[in-house]
Amino acid sequence: MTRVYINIFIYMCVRVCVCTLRRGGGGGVPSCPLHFVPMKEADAIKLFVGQIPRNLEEKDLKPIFEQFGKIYELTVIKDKYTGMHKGCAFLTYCARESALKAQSALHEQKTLPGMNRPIQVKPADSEGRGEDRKLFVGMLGKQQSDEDVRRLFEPFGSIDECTVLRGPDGTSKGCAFVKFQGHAEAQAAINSLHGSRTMPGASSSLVVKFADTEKERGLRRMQQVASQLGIFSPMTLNFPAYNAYTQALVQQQALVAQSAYLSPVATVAAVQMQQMAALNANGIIATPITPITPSSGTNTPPTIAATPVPALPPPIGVNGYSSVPAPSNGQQTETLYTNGVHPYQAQSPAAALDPLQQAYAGMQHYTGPEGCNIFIYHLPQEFSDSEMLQMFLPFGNVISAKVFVDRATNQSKCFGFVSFDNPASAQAAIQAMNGFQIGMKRLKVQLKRPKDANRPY
DNA sequence: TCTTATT
Repeated sequence: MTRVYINIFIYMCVRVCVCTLRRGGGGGVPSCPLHFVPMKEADAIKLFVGQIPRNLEEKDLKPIFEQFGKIYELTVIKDKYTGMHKGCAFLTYCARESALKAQSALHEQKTLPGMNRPIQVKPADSEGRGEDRKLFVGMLGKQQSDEDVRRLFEPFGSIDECTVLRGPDGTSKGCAFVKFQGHAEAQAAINSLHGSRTMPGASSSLVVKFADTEKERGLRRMQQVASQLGIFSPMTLNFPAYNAYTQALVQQQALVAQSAYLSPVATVAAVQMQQMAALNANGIIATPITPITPSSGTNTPPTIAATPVPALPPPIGVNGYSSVPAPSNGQQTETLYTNGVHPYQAQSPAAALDPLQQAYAGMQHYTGPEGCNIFIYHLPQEFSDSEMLQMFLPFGNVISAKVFVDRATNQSKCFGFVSFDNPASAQAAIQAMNGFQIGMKRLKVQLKRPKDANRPY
């Protein structure tokens, strides 16, 4: 009996040991003395590691960092909902000294294969104070280098980081980030430098202010997504129907993570809009949402008509649409966060779609079973199939989205039809979108009349 | 004129 207990005890010790070491990045620790559990020093530093190729996991990264000391924990950062590798990681060494060594040896010092920028190794945001010591500097001359900027700010205190922002071609964007060691130093720089002079080639005087907070940056990105989706106008956000739409997006987002049917773009958009809703509710949104003009401005016009349409979906089964294939979107997922913009998004609203959905949208109006088709009236004049499709994607699998167009003028008639693969999605869409305000109009969204319905006249 | 990411 006693022997049994001893065995259990030993077994549990082994389990504890294994689990603890796993924190070091998915196992791979060769020896595991029973009594040894990795500990970190009380003053250990958690490091943020950036510019990691997305195909590298903990086990691949471990060798790079192990040379500076024993690793306590190494975690690749992944998206909460999609599990997608975010191209960065957290790294904690057992010893503070190892972290300092790794930072000075690696930070900005080498570039991992496939990356355009050097690896980043620095204390994680959670370690230090917030961003109250980081300045945004605008209206710099295009010729000014990191060093020029540093010289300008040096008199006000010790500078941790100083970077001129550059485009892909290396030309300066005329602005920079300068991080001081303390808030007071940063404030002093603002007081002395903001508006104090005009740099050669700049259109107005020097701007020196605290950089956007994390929240402000998130907002900026969400506004971009919202405008790329082409469904928001400045008025929309203040209208109650917005909440209904957001609600649907939030619900959808949970499904989306598993269904793999919607495009990654839709997934991300749903998540971001949830966050936007939260910010909105907290009264954080101060700047107006950028007005959108889908299919116009600098965007390439929708390209659906020009897109080769792959084979039609399988024939309709007795219960409606059967076995619609899931899109293969692995590659898109990998590149989704590149520059924060999906490559499709960067081109045009229409191109933001999953290829399968593009194909569907390019098809002839494809009517689903009764109860699955909705009629939409009072669409904005500039909405085409793709904008309407994007608007209804959050409610389910869209089989078809067709805006009716005047043959003579090629202008939208401001109404269209969307078909889902099930009646519940259609109902959800009606629920959320009927009365939804876009610009000065409100959508009318209802079930499509069955084809054989009797009309009184 | 607000980066390339911060569980």
